[in-house]
Amino acid sequence: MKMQKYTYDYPHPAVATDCVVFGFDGHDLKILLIERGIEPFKGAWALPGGFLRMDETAEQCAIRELSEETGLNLNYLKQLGTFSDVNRDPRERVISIAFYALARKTDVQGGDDAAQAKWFGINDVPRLAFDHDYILHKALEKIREDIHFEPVGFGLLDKEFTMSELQRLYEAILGVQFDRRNFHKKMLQTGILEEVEDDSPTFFGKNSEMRSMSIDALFGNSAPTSRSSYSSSHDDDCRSTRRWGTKFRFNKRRYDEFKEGDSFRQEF
Amino acid sequence: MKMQKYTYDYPHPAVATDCVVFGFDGHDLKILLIERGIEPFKGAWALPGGFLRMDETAEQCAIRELSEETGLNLNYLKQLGTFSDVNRDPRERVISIAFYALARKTDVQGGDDAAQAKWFGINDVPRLAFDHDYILHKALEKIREDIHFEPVGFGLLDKEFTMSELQRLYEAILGVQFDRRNFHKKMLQTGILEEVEDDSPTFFGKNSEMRSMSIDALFGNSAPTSRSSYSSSHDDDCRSTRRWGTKFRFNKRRYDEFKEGDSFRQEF
DNA sequence: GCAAAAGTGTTCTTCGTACACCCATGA
DNA sequence: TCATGGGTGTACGAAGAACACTTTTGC
Repeated sequence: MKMQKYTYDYPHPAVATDCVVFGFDGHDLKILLIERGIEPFKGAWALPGGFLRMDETAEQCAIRELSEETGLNLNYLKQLGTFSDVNRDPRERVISIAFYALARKTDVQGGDDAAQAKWFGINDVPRLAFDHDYILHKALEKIREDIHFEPVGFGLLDKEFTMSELQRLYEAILGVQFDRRNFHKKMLQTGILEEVEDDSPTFFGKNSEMRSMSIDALFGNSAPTSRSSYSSSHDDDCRSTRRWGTKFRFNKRRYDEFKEGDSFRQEF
Repeated sequence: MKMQKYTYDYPHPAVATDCVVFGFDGHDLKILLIERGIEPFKGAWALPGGFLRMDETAEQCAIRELSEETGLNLNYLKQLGTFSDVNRDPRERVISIAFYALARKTDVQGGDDAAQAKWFGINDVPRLAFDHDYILHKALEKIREDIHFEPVGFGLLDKEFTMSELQRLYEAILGVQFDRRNFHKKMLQTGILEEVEDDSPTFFGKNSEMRSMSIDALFGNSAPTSRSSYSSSHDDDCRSTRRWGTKFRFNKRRYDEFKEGDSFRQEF
């Protein structure tokens, strides 16, 4: 079967996809890399990706390769650009359609069994194979732009999250610090967040399955950060009376209203 | 030579580029289309574009095809996305890397000799071949976003332009109306415009070669607009004493300072 | 002279930003 | 009890939006 050849009247480049998978461990923005097992760049780290099949779109290809190489099943992919330098692959002419994707901790939990896949803090990324350094650079640029106008952040957090988690995420992505009160105010007045009412004592287990699991240590290779003492408390204590740790969730309906509405460019 | 064949172990899709060329006639946003001379979609209008050669990047390919098919030599191209639906081309699997480009009237003047190339008002675009309707739709979406943060508009006007021309361009692209005074003020306070001093009587011909040529009728197929009585005065009158029709130009240095500066997302 | 476009400033409102205190929790 | 993080409101300044009249030109 492998002996079959494919012949064309004109030369065709090979077409591949690559995917920059972002994650967030509560402190740092992470990306997922795989270690190459074959030449070229054997042993080097690279973005997950692979060659396009004839019966799938680029996005389907990226999703499939991601699943095969890292065990991650994601569906929020965003195209980021196509890279077509003539010599970007030493084997043959390969153009690569690049995406970025957002992984929740719960996604990671599901299938981080790919032995050669590893999370790296965004500041601890090694030299990558091919032009993947450049692709990563572009992905960072793009997510930093997108986050102002699209609900990028919510793809990286659990369905319910605290305002502080959201703020830390924004700070990690943008590399800046925000004033807590102003951040809180601005996020609320966009209207795309809704508060999760936690004080309703109706059913004892109402929101229990939605409560975020402990924040740290789900990303296996969390780079040593300055503050490693972040709350590793179990969640099964003190549920009923606290209005501490208010949780929010993304209100997709409201967001869609914004997007369709007159106000093009609603900013987050 | 044509008999030579190219053979691969795995199937390769064909790779093409397509280009959405925007123009502006003073009233309406235009795009440049070509009439297909061969099947498939023979006789239909389509975006200029063609197949990628093995020794050129996607951008180089788009520039080359544009020149070959329309006579236009442009260099501001912006990648807009790659379209990879499995059946987007009935001949074989073709993925297309799409760009948009900005044409000045002076660019058009240079080489609009391609018989089958024609400008269409953005509201008078016919049904296009392949998935080019969709690509055009995406290009419009993108330029409408980009114009707020990048000097898109200045690629569509002559080097020197009046504030009203700039405003009409923004209104044509965004499909909204602005208050003249607020638009003027906002544009100036971004700092990316510099006023062209027209009142200096030092050299009689100082700016004469830079004066924009008459505004209308350079785009051959200007759709009939509501107000067809737009100033078609020749420019060679009343030069010396008027402070009417103040011209501005884009200040690239200032713009670059913005981009590098702290203020990510400077808005226009 | 009349219609249409260009030029210009002020007011009000909205949004962004800077800033300080109290409470709850866990060590 | 102490250190840390979470929650909240106000005051000032900048930017955006609304708004009218005068001058010039072409007809």
